[in-house]
Amino acid sequence: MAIKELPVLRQRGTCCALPAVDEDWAEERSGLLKALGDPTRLTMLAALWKARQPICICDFTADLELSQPTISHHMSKLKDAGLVESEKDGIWMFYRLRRDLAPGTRRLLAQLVES
Amino acid sequence: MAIKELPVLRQRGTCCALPAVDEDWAEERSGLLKALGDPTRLTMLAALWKARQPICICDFTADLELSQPTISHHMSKLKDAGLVESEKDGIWMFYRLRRDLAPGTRRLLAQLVES
DNA sequence: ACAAGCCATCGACGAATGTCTATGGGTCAG
DNA sequence: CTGACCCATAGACATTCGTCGATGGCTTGT
Repeated sequence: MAIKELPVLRQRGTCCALPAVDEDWAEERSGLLKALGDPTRLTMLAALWKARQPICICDFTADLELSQPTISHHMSKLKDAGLVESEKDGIWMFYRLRRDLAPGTRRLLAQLVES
Repeated sequence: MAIKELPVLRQRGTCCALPAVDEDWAEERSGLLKALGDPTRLTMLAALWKARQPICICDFTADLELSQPTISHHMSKLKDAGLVESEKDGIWMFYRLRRDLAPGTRRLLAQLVES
């Protein structure tokens, strides 16, 4: 009892060759991009990039028109994403770009800020 | 009735000089990054980047473990972000990287995919 | 010691996001 | 014409996100 073959055409996933994309790479990279996918956070990171030195978070609170907890919250996300590091000085909290950023990440940020 | 001056120190926004960041730039760029801030969309975009030719969306539906409407939804977001363009061929819908991407955006994607 | 300022955390709340099922319009082989 | 397949849209739903006000711990000038 020969079974009739299904038609080869018009089946799912038979059109093109799909280039392989590493799953872990996508997971990790999309996390970084998500951290930067907010105007406030992107502004903060760009400022830190340009400053090339630690910046007091109180300046962001003064400049950006958002409440202090919101600024703190956004900065926490940048920290969780591994982009910035912090240091306390008296009553002030200073943030700066992480000095041990992976070279690929650093190049990505350079390209981003100058785009 | 002379009013006592407030102390100058310990006020908001008096610590550092905050580098200026263009507001429109942040708004536009963060939109792009948000579009790429999802593992599925980043995978799709990386595949399109590597393929250097149109890919049928049915291939994504077959490869990624998500429903067909979800894949379609993600691709729409990439299109709304101005990253991809589409072309219909018979019953298939082909997507490709936009050919008129801004050079800065193209360099950013190159740096991203190779990071 | 006290008051004032900086900051992170908590709890709350509306908006946005990612996912699914259901549906319907297009296209083509038989 | 009919059935099968591709695809986008609509509606629903749980989760995440961005924002705020309230609170409390530090630090410091007086």
